[in-house]
Amino acid sequence: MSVADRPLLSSDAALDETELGRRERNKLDKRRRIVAAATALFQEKGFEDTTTAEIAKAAGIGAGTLYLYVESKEDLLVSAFVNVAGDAWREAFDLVDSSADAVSQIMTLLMHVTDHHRADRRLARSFFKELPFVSDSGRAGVEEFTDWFLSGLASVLNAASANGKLDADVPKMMLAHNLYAQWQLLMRRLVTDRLDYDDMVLQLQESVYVALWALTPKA
Amino acid sequence: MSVADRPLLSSDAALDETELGRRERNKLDKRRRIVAAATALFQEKGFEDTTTAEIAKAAGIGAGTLYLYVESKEDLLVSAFVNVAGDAWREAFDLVDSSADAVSQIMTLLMHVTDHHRADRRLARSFFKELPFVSDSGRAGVEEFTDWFLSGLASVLNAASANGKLDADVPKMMLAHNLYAQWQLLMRRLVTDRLDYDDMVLQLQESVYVALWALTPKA
Amino acid sequence: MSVADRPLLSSDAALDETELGRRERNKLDKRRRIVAAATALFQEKGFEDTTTAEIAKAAGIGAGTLYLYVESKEDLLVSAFVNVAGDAWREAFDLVDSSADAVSQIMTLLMHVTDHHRADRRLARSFFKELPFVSDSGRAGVEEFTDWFLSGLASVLNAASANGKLDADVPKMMLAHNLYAQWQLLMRRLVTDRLDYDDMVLQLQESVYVALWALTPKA
Amino acid sequence: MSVADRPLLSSDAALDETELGRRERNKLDKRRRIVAAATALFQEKGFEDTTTAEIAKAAGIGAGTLYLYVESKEDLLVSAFVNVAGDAWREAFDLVDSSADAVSQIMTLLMHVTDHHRADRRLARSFFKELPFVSDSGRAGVEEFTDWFLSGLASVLNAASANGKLDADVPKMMLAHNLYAQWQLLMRRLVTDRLDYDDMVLQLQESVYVALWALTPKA
DNA sequence: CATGAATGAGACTTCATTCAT
DNA sequence: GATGAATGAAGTCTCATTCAT
Repeated sequence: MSVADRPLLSSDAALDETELGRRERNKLDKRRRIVAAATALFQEKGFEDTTTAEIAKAAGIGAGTLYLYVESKEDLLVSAFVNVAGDAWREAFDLVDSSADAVSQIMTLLMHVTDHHRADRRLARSFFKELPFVSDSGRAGVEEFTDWFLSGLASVLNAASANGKLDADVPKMMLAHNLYAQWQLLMRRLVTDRLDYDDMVLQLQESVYVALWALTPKA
Repeated sequence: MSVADRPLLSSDAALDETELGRRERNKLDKRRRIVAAATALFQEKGFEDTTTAEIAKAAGIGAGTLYLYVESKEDLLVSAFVNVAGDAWREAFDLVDSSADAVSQIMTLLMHVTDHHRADRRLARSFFKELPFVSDSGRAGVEEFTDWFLSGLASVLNAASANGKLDADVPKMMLAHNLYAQWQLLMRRLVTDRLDYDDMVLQLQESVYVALWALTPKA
Repeated sequence: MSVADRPLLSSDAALDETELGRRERNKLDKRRRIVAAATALFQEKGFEDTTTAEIAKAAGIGAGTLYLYVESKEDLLVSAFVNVAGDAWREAFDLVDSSADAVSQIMTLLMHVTDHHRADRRLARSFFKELPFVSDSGRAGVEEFTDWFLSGLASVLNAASANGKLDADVPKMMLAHNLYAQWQLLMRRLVTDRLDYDDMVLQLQESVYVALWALTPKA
Repeated sequence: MSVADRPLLSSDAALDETELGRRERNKLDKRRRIVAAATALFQEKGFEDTTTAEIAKAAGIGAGTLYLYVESKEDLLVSAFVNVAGDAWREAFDLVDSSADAVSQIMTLLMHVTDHHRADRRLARSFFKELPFVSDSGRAGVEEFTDWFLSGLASVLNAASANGKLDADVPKMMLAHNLYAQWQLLMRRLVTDRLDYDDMVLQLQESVYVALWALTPKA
């Protein structure tokens, strides 16, 4: 099973719906509708400027009904993130060319996600600002998602290692963590306009290079 | 000039006071009193739970007067940060033993700052949550400070390189950036209780090791 | 028939169950279960902080089912009151020593109920705050109960009168009403922490004394 | 100094305004305007159905400005009460004919206040429902007021006693408390429609009579 | 320089009750 | 009889910042 084929998140996707009764399906459909409505509104107006009342109306339900399906507004941001960023990362993992060198593979990955977020600056900003500090209800979702794509990143690194593109001994999960941290710091600068896109690319390039070159077997 | 002796920040310290008239000194003193009051209150009650009115009262001035010395409440957080984190980093730079291996040197640095922040969880949380997203008035201060300690970090790395503890060719500034990103990600987990202190230490240890071991010349 | 043996309330107790079919008994049992669950929760968390959903769950029924047995949440408070306060008053009536002087008899009564309520401050507070203003569905229950214990109080006064402990001509029902009013005002102060228990006792003592001494035949 | 001439409450009335500077007068005027606006709205729409925003608008100030002069919405109810009920009680004290018998004097007093409240059923209901349970900010005001009119009531009783209309030995303050409690209980029934006005009068009459007749020296 | 009164937007979530199934 | 999903109203107070004095 390739990296991108692994199920993303048990709670929001890949449910075996044939096993569910009609009630459960309806319930799930409704949650999906709500999250979809929320995501659209967050993209349009930003997280803070979107009210839960608007989301409910857009989802065609009452204001209170929303809270039968959602714990809090933050919860909706987490779900939006899991969907949006999930798509981006899954696509990114599919793009990886395992015959390329490690730096290229990682750059392909990170730049794809970067571009995805760049198309949704507003939402991306909310993600980077709010998600690290969500309260308990949403935290699990964020962590599950983070673990998922960090594992994916580690898988890419493992594959690269197997292909002789990367040192065999380096702990791949921790290396993935480091690369993610580096990328995240630059992303935060990007979405807060402290860095323009081109500089971001250059810096990310160098940052990844610095992290990997000494770990890359020389021909 | 050693790393720690370099001037910290032009705006809040190391002003050439002989050049200043009495008026400017008074103005500066008052700002310092305000920042001191704000810092104390932020530590006590957190950034969000402290009102500018309280700060003004604690500083012995009127609510409006505050804004003659300060651009915004965020501004005060930035100044508090520059003071508090500045102390931590300066001390940390002094602790570095240039005869140790690179990993140890970096760990000494980062752990000292970590411990400093750990003593002020509340304030540290505000730093990590708010500072990356401060609006224009405070942004410059944060960036200046970040540049300062990143330069310090790079200096440590350069010295290590000069001592044969670190590969000579690696771009030190970017390596410093990477290490900082790695540390920051773990710090954010620490101050949001997603990581306990002991695990943080272990993970930071491995994270730094992964970043540096391949760059460390073998005996 | 002594005061305490008189039936309490037709609606919640003393039903001639031999006349009831199984269905009615079941219905009544279920209502009792619901009221018991509600009472326990009200004691634990207070009336306002208890939701009807919690009560339903605690009673082992669905949220909607509750309303087949109960008119409203207030209704449950009334029933809880009738049970809890009913016990207190019945016990109190049993404690009365008809050979004592009138003031002592009344004090015995009122203090017993006071102590009962004191053990359940939270619930008592809800009683005194909400019950005088319940809407129609619960009102009848409250009034029936009030009439019941006022009659009991009047009976005690009548007995005292018969024993020469109290003036024969005073309208006993109205005197009961007055004593109740006096006690209630002090109780409201007690449960809102405007009066501590010891002061309450002293004031009630004097209040009752003032109401009765001129009506007490001198030896 | 007669009962009715004593200053009502230091905080809301009878301030020696010649001693106040313009700023203080303005501040006080504004509070008065706010309380007046609130009182009018409470009378019109009831306490609960009046929003603080409406009050602010009616007073010609911003929503937040309200809270520079008032601690809470409850606070406004307390002030409205002190004004409205204060007027009623002061007038009532003036109506007392000290040559009448004690029962008549008390009835004159209580009926005057009763009638006053009856003209403002809605507001009176809020008074009786909310005031006994106001939180700390308003509590002091209510207690100060209660003490004031209880003292007035006691003064009336003392005067009656001096005029030979009432037993000399009975503790007047406690008797006042008892009479107030009796009246209050009936008032609560009146404003909750459990008692119509005529019955209220009759019951109050008997209630007062029961409380006083044995204390009234026989000719 | 200093003041402090004035502003006003802002929005989440809860929960008793109903009624279609 | 039993269920539980759906409803939707409701509304206080805070506080950073400004600006007339």
